[in-house]
Amino acid sequence: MTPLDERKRSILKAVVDDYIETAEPIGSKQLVSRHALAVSPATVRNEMSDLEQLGYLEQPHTSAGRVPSDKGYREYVDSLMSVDPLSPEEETLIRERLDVHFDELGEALRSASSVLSATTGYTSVAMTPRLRTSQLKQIKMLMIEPGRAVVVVVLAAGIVKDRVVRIPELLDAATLAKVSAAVEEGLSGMKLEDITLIAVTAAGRRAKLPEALLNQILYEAYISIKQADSMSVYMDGTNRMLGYPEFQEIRKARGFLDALHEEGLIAGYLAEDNPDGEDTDGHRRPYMIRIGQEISLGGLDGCSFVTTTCRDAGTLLGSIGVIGPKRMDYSKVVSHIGFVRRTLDEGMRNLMDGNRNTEETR
Amino acid sequence: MTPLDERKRSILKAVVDDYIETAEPIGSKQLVSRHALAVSPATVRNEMSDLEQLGYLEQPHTSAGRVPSDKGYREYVDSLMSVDPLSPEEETLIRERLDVHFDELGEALRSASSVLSATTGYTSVAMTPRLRTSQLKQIKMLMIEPGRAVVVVVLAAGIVKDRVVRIPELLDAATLAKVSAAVEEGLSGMKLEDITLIAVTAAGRRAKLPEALLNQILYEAYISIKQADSMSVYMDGTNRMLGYPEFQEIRKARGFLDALHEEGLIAGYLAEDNPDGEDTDGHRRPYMIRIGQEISLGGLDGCSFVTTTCRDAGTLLGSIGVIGPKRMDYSKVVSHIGFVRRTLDEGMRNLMDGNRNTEETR
DNA sequence: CTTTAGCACTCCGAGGCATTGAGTGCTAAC
DNA sequence: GTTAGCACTCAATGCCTCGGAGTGCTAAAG
Repeated sequence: MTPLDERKRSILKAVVDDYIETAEPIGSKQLVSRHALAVSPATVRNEMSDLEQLGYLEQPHTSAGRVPSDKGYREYVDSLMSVDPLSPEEETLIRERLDVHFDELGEALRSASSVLSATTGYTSVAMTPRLRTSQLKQIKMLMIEPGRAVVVVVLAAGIVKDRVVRIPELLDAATLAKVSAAVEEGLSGMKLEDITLIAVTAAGRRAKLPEALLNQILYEAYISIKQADSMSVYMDGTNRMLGYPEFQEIRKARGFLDALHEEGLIAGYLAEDNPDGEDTDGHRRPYMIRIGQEISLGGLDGCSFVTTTCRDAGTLLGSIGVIGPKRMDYSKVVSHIGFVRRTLDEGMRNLMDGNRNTEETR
Repeated sequence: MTPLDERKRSILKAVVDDYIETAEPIGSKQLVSRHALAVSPATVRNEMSDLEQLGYLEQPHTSAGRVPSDKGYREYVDSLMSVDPLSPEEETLIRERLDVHFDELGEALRSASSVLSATTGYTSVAMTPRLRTSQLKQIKMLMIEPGRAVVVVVLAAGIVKDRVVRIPELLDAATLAKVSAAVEEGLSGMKLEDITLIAVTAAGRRAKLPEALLNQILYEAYISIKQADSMSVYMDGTNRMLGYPEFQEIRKARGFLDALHEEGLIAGYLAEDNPDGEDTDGHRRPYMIRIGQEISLGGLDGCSFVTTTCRDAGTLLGSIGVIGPKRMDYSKVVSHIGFVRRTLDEGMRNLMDGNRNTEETR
């Protein structure tokens, strides 16, 4: 476990860089000429052979070039690659396409995902967080017609969800409003995770209605509140992936797309993003990178997954990520996802601040 | 343009049937043996040659079997295929998976799409209609926090849409409620297409507030109403298609998937479904089939598209469709889509009836 | 006049084979 | 420690052959 010497490091970096670009196994001769190295192919061969021994490179078959192993990529992203900041043009381009939809969390994340996918050329995902610890701010039940109502739940985080429900036919609008007000008064300010059916019932009972009528409404209110806690996943650029050589075989492509649509899989990975930006191997940075085997499941095994989270003063507001072939341009992805995250953070901070003070950051 | 004689018809049907099953060009000898025909291969060859002359079949190359042309498929769906009703088991299966979500139009259509895709094995789409002629029933503006509000729009068709908007910071909840009530009172009952910004402003002015404050709110209200008229498209089973031989080449697969995601393309086709079930060639049935060239655009040219619409007493409530290779099992698709449509219609009728009478069709 | 058997012809696709080229590991010289 | 030289490996490519499934045509049979 001695660290790699400088020359091995630079050769490994060169191999990964080239492989990222060409997707072809890299040979010693080619490497020397492309990078104008000061050593001969034979030397490079020896070094590459060492790197293979150490587990950083692999050979598809004897007498082919070398390809980075998962460990090789890991070393690359952890200590070899250079992450350049975006150019001002790129920054303004992204900002323009992003700051349209800052009024609603879901919209903001959706467009973040779309921008990320477009600018990196890979598949991108975004997810609203679970909001267990967020406070309920308002709950309104509006009559649509006899027997049906819409329940609107507003959370402190500024999230709004609605849901159409059945209610007893003989309930009129005024009564419903009274129940709605009672529930809101009783629950407003509570954390979602603390709201139980009992709490809802207790709050609603103040409206002084026959139990029979009440129960159904309160139950629906309860469900609506619980449902506001559900997360949504957005995805973009899924079929951009079909353009990359690693997905030329339809089987691979199918496996990848199926995995993406698999219920909860992506959400699971996004949710696991460590709050402290602690990486699997103990490194510490504002994003998390999973490579190949590290996302072991199903069709994603030829892929890597870069994720990060948006926060406002500690509370999680959303997760975004980019999925690409293991051979993705990590440097580009990291800089782009970082910038999108910061822009999003900023936009949301303004949004959230809007609550307390009037007109400031503008 | 003389109609095909009986033998030609049955041979054409046999060819299409076989090709649907095998995806391989059909030869004369094979056809005879598989269908135990009473004539010799040579006769079949002559007939097939005629059918090719007439444009119903084509040859990928000399000395290969025949493949149906678009015209051949057209004849097949128009007058050759037999559509068998679903078995009771299939019916109950579909019913079970369908009738969970009848409270909300979007949910119903989404699950219809999912069921259709699962049972047919092809890609399925569904779309909520444009609602220009639907009446506005309610519009409520609820304060979330200073500077932000949620607008909830309820249409007579039972559709609910919400939207988060910015409002002037110094507006308080009570005032907003007043404006909201004024707007609702002024516009309720109007058709969406008749609601103009002028109408909204006129309605809102009754709230007697300073113009400056009012204008922004009313504009947002107007936008929210207009937006309620937007349609949503649901899709399911898109990558099921990658399993079929016609999409083994990644280029085709990519083309197909890109076409599906192309903004408005599918929506356009779904919207074109003729209200009277009048088919392109004047036939009359409760569904519409487009074959190959008939959906000329982009990546869909190897595909067929079967669509139908759900209605309640004449008003359009949604469109559903199945997209598959031209070589799809039309009979199966037609029977499935028909049953789903009827089930959906029924569910919605109950939903709509819920408005007027109390508890009946159950 | 229709059907069919027979036959020559076409063409795709699979398998075999040699060739090429990029790459490797090893050894010996620098 | 580095590098030139060399023998070796292996995938990819092109070429050839061959078999099979299919066709169209012609002539005989029904």
